[in-house]
Amino acid sequence: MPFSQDFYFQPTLKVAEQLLGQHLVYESPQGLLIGEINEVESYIGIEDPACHGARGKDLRNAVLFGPGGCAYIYFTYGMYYCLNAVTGIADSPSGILIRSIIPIQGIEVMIKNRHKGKTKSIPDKELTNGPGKICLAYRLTIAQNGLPLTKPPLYIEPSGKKISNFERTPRIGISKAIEKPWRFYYSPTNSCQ
DNA sequence: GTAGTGATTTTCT
DNA sequence: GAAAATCACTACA
Repeated sequence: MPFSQDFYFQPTLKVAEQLLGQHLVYESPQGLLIGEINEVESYIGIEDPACHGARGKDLRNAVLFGPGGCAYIYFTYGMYYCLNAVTGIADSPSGILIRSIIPIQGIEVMIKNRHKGKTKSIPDKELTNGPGKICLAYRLTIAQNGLPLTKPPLYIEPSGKKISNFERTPRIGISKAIEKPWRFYYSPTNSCQ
C-alpha cells in the first residue's frame, strides 16, 4: 500500500524525515523499478528563497503549488530532470527533492537506461545516487510531471524500515539559504561518502 | 585522489 | 543575456 495523501499533508520536514528508507516504486513500461530512498532535501514555501515557489507561481512550478502527494518533475541545467514529492496543502509551494536512492529491483533496466550514450560502465553504487541520475534510471521526464504519488504507476510505499541514524546537512547545489540544514541523509550500509 | 569545466535548454530579468 | 535544486569527463598533484 502506498502512502496516502494525508501523509504528505504533514509538515514538510517531518515528511522528509519519514521518507528516508522508504521505497520509490515505478511500474515502468520496461518493468518494475524499486529503490530505497536514502537522501532527500526539503524546499519549504515562499519563505524559502531556494524554493522554486518562492518567486511566485509560474508554468514550470505549477505542480509545486498544488496539494501534497504529487510528483513535481522539473528540467534543469539543460540536460537533467529532478524528482520531487509535493507536500502541504494547495497554494503552499513545498516539496521534497529525492536526491538519492539505492536500487532494489529492476537494476538491469536502470543500467540500460543510464548507459545510453555512454561508453564507460557505471558502478552499481553510482546508478541512482543523484537527482538527475534517478530520473535517467527511472526514465522520468516532464511527461510524468504532476502524477500522483499515492497510486500506480509511480508511488512511494513503506518499506517497514525505520531510519534513526541519519544526518542533517545544508542543501547542495543551491546558492540561496545555504545555511538551512534541510538535507537528510543516511549511509545505506557499510561504507563511505 | 581532488579540482576544474563543458554540455545544453528552459525560464526569467 | 544570465542563471539554473546536475553530471561526467579531463587535467593535474
